[in-house]
Amino acid sequence: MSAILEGAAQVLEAGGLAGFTTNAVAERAGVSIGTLYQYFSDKGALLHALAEREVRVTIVSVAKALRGESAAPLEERVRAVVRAIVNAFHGRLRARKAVVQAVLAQGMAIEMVAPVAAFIADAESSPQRGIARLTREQQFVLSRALMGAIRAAVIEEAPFFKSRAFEDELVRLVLSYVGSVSKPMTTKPSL
Amino acid sequence: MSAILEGAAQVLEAGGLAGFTTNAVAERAGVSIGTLYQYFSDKGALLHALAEREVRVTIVSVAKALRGESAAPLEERVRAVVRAIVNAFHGRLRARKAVVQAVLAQGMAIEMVAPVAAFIADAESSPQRGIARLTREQQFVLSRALMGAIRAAVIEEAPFFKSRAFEDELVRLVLSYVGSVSKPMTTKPSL
Amino acid sequence: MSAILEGAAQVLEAGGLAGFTTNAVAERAGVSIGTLYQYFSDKGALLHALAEREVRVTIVSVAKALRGESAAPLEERVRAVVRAIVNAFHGRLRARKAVVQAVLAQGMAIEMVAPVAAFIADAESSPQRGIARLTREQQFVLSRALMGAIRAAVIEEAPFFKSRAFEDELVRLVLSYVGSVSKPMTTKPSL
Amino acid sequence: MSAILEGAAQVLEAGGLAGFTTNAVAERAGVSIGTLYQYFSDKGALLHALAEREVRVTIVSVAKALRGESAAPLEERVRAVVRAIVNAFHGRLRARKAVVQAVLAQGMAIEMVAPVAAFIADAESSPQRGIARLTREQQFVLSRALMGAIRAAVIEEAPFFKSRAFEDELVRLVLSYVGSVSKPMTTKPSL
DNA sequence: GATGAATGAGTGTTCATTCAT
DNA sequence: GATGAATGAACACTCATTCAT
Repeated sequence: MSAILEGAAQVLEAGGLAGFTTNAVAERAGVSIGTLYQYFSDKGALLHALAEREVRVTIVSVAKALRGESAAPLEERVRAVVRAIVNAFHGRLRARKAVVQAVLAQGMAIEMVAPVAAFIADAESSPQRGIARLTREQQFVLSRALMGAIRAAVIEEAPFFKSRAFEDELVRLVLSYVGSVSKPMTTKPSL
Repeated sequence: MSAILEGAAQVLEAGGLAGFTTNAVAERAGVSIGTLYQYFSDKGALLHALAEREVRVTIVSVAKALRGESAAPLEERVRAVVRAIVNAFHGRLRARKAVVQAVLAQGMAIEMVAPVAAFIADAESSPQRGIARLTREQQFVLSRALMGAIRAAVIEEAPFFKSRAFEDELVRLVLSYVGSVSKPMTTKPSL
Repeated sequence: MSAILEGAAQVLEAGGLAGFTTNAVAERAGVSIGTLYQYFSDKGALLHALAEREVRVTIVSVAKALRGESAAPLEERVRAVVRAIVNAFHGRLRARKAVVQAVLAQGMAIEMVAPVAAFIADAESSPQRGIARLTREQQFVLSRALMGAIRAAVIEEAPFFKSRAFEDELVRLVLSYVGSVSKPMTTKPSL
Repeated sequence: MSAILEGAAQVLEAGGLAGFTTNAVAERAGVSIGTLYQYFSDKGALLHALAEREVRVTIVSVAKALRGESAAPLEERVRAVVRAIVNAFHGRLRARKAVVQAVLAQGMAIEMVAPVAAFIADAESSPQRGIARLTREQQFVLSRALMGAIRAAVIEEAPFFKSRAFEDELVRLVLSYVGSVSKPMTTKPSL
């Protein structure tokens, strides 16, 4: 089963969504097409499982990063999270890209992106440390903005993806937004 | 030719990416499949042209919004831009969603999203008004973060998509980030 | 289209229902599989059309037989009908058998058999000539009994299928039943 | 083994021929697919055995009906037989229908229908009671006509299947035919 | 330039059957 | 004798694309 998932990841890595056929996956995984269908009811189910696996990796590494910095100041913690996400996307760039695209091409975007986003948003808005709890809209905007910037860098294959400058700006994005929420804006956004 | 594009948009709106077949587009457009291929070498070319058309709409409406507020304070101008983009996505939600997904499913993401993003980033960082010019990374992060949040709202069909609260947060995202760039951060982001 | 139907008949003739695949039919008909699907939405539709064609042949020949004997005494007319049906099944025995089985294997038995049966029952119960109109149940029993006997002879490949003796008994079956309806039974069937 | 047959009957009842897969039967029967193949060499063998079982039920109930009425007048005995057959088909209608279709879809029609038919024909033509022995063709026509009418009622799901009127007509079919054999026809059928 | 019938490679999926445990 | 994971040939069906008219 994990052999099939691994095969799926490799096929995705090699040929993108276009080459992602159940037969190709089975062959790459070294199992018969029948076996593949004994474990995954559907091509969609396979894609779903693959995405879930990738998402889990990200969540786990973010959680680990946070655990290691639980006592650090806000900026340190944000940076740890940002770095964890960026690194999670680092490893198999093409496969990641394909999974992201595949997930989006289906209707499963919500369920897949949501966990990571929720995790981040939640972690950021912990009431401790004087940060105001974020509203639903704020959680949404913050998490999707951060993920959107990273996702774009992956898909557009930005040359500065692993640069410090890029990481800095992601951190700035989060910090400035969170900071703006706790303090009233110069001009009130919703007059 | 524009009849074909309009047909394509309608098919996309009606059946999503799955129902988007060249035959369906030709039928909806009221031309033969042969004629379609006389104007578009490829299914991909059709999709590309469709995406280009949609992007152009967005750019135009953003430009118009800026022109109308050229003398207004920063916040007003940002809000105008945000509102223009959100509205551009508003009209044919399903079609938009499909175009976004389709564009991503291909490798054409960069060329398509880039123009809008560049436009926004550029408009924001105009040296007038005391705002520091944004670095390449800052332009990237800001534009992709904003687009990412809006795109996510479209794809996830967020219920608050057209709400004032959501708009406010998008505005806050941009303003707080831009503000943070001009003033030094509490803790320097790039030590 | 008729080439495809002819191919379908030949495939059915050659390999029975088991060998009746859409690909085999297309190949035998000398068209591509795509073309087949341009004319028949479904494997079932193809089978249905084939059955319809065969049924039409039977109906036409029965009608012709009746027209030729419209002034003859009852027995002559019954014999003409019986002979027409038997002959209709005679031509391509195996194909017929296969069609019959195929039709039965699907749920389309009713629509297919019904026309022939109705035609026979109707012809038999014409009020002229002193024959009482048959009730719904009587029409059903008479037509299905006759068809059942013929069908069985086809499927079981009865050696006497084209014999005069067999024809005689089919005629007897119809005449004795029709005769029994007009005269009260010795012992009343439904006391 | 009988558990498997029972499972097979249930699967057939539930899903018709389409859902009749060896795996489904094994599961329903509560045995592994391997065990099923230890008892039945083939899917065909399973179907064959199932049909045989169903046929046996019919034969047994017909025999029982005849035994109980051995001294009764002809009509009573015919009615008893007809009722026995109709009732045999009554119980598990869908399963019956499927078995009938399945059996026909294979080439096993003869062996399966023959026993019942032979039994009936034989019972009817017993020389006792002044009924002339039926010829081979007459046995064939009478038994297949009766079975054909009942079979059609099952497959076409005739609403009057369990009605007295239908039973009456079946009885009439048999009696009028048998009566016609002993007495010369008005016009000789085989001139 | 327009047409649309024809194409056929390719896809997802099923299911009877095997055999090592 | 029982198991059930694995097999893979086979199938129905789709759809981008071509080209003779």
